[in-house]
Amino acid sequence: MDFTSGLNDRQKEAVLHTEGPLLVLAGAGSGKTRVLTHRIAHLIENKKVTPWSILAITFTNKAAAEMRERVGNLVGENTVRDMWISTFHAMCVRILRRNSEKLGYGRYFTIYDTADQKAVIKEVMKMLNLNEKNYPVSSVLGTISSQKNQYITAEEFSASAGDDYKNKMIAKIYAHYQKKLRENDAMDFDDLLLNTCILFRDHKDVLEFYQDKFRYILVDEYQDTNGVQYQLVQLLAKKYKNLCVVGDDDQSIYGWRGADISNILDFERDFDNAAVIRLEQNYRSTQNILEAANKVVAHNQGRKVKKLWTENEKGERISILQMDNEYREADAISEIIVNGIENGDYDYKDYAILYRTNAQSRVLEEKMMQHDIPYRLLGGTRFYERKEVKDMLAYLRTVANTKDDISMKRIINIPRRGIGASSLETITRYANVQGMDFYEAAKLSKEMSILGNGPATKVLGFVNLVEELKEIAREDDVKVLLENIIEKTSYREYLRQTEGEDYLERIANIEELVSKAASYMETSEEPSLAAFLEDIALVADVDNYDANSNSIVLMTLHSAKGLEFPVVFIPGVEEGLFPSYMSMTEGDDKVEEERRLCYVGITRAREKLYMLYAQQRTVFGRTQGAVCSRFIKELPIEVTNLEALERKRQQPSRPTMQPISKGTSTSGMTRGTSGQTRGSAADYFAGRLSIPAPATKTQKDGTMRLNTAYTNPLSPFNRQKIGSNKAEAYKPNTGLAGKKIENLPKVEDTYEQGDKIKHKMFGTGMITAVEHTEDDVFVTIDFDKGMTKKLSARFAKLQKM
DNA sequence: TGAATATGGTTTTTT
DNA sequence: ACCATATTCA
Repeated sequence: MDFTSGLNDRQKEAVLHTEGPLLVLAGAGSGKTRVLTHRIAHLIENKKVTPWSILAITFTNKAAAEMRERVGNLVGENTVRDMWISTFHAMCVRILRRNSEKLGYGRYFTIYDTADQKAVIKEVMKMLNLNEKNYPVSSVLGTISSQKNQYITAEEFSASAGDDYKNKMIAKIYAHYQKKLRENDAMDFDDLLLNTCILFRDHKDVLEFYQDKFRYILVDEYQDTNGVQYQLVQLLAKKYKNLCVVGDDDQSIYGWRGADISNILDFERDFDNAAVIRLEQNYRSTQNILEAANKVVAHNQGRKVKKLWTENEKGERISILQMDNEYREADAISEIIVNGIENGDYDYKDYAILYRTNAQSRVLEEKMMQHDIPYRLLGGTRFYERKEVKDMLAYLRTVANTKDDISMKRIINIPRRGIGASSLETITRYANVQGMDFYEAAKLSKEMSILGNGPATKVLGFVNLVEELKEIAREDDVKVLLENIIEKTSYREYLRQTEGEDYLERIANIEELVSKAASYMETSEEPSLAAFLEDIALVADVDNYDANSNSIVLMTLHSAKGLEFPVVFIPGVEEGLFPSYMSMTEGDDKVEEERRLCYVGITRAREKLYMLYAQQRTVFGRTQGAVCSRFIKELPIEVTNLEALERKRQQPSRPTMQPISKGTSTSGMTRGTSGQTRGSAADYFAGRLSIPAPATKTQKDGTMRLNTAYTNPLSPFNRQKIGSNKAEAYKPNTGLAGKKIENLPKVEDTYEQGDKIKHKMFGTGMITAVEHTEDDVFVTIDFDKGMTKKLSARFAKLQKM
């Protein structure tokens, strides 16, 4: 059978080149999934490769499911069933479940998520008497994780730390952390990969088994593999070298998670006879969109130079919209969507809003609701991270594995059973001294008089509950077990008492968990409690994205990788937000990763792309000025809506210009008068690195007007701001104007020139100018520390002295 | 032990 | 602004 019809020459080559190492450099939208699926079909049908000797690794479970379906369509469902198509993590769990005892773990080891990891770190730090101020849990965890991702053990890390005291201590925490996980019969995400590597290293027979099994290996999104994943691939492919990796260095966006872009850049070095095929024809986007993406990413150094091209039409221009604040930004998006629907141009499901941070979703969500736009939100507080769901899962994990004391300690006093912190500590100490599990010690709390009579009785009550539940788990399925947990603990009642008005929503959440358990029982081939917990631990939000439901979708740019939409909005394209402040202070390579993220975002769009930025944004509850991102300035003006605007500006009748106070085309965060170009995180969050925002247009009735974009960030004049706004990049129609912005603080004090004031961050100063607008006062202050600032009295929380 | 209050960190992205 | 933790008080 011919699986190459309808493919271009390069694609055909990639499908047919089955033996030996192959690197496919697949640009965005170049049809790589098609190549991968057809290649697998070709292997099976024409090369007579048995399905069980094929391993295909994808980045998400959803991508795996999709690939499975598409291959199934080509070769039949029965055939595809024997293939391993999964994520690295799922693959490793599958291998470890059969071999974990060789490593000293139980068969039903628990998988710890980030919250569990933090709980372990905290316990360890408490034991070592380290304080969280000097060793913030999340950064300790980050360091440990990054070591693990590079295949560096605690001892090695300690050795490499040299005189670095802090790293020495972190290495110590790392060692204890691993010990603790082992005692709890638990692995974190990194361990799943790491332990599989160790298994292969120490048990050659196991490695050989899998090497022989997987004669043909395919790895998608190779640019996002980390050190350990790289090791795994090398080990598995070493024997037969039939390895096909597919990736795009321009789409490497997981460096912060340990992904190493050099894995793809060095592939040819790793395999000296590697074939390289480039897929550069894009079938997804318009010329304009592609041109924008190409130009932006061309600002990066150290990439394999390539240029995507397309036969698609030029398409519409990219719209750059400047709005007053995040509310206006969300309004503009809503309005464009509503118009598109009313005109019959698009369906809801054609729209996606892709943002840099989850925190941006709240306002967007609010506005979608307000405008009656059906939406789905991916990410944010995930379902499985909700407190009530985590409680239920902790019960399940406790039942599955009583060594998991992190889970047990979470629920031992939920609902309240009168078991307090001191009782827990006493039991823990006893357990440590005796070298037994927490649970074993708890069982003995009465007979060994570990606790007083009262507390011991309560602890035994909990032990009995766990034993009862274990009995149920032996005889019944997960759903029944879960229902029993809810009943026996009166968990609904507990929620009603402890939660506020939204307790019904929380009850609904645990009920959803029950129905997830029910559907798991129906669909799973070999259902078990451990497998259910494993499923839950490894799903990503994007796995639940359903492209068929007719609603717009909101998600982070990271989650959007691999997806495409007719219309894409990217809000918040501002310095400090995108690129993120963190990346800006950490160096050029970090900013390059942000730029790649921008490239990913742009290339998600098929027909229409909107990039928005606001002049004011509330960060950490503090409103501050924002400036247009460098990424917008890197766009070629001729593919955007701003070209017309620019022509208009250059006509002689243009309004007078005033220099805006600060900001340069690259950083926009010059610091006061101190002359520093880079500030600290504290500076940033204190608003010290921001540009005082212009007053929002406010009308007589105290409401705010929806301002339109009127400056052209791509203009050579872009360091200056026009005094009045005539040009129109985006013209709102009625309906939204006059809408009151909620939650704005009031100005209670009156300010006059010469007043002495105090600002929380800047210290004391004197007012040199006062400007009144309809519902706010802008005061210019000479601070005693030497800087001059223009601040909104409404937001600045000034104190008169 | 638990409720009420104060404090402080958080927001970059996720398997 | 929000949430989680720490501290204080009953």
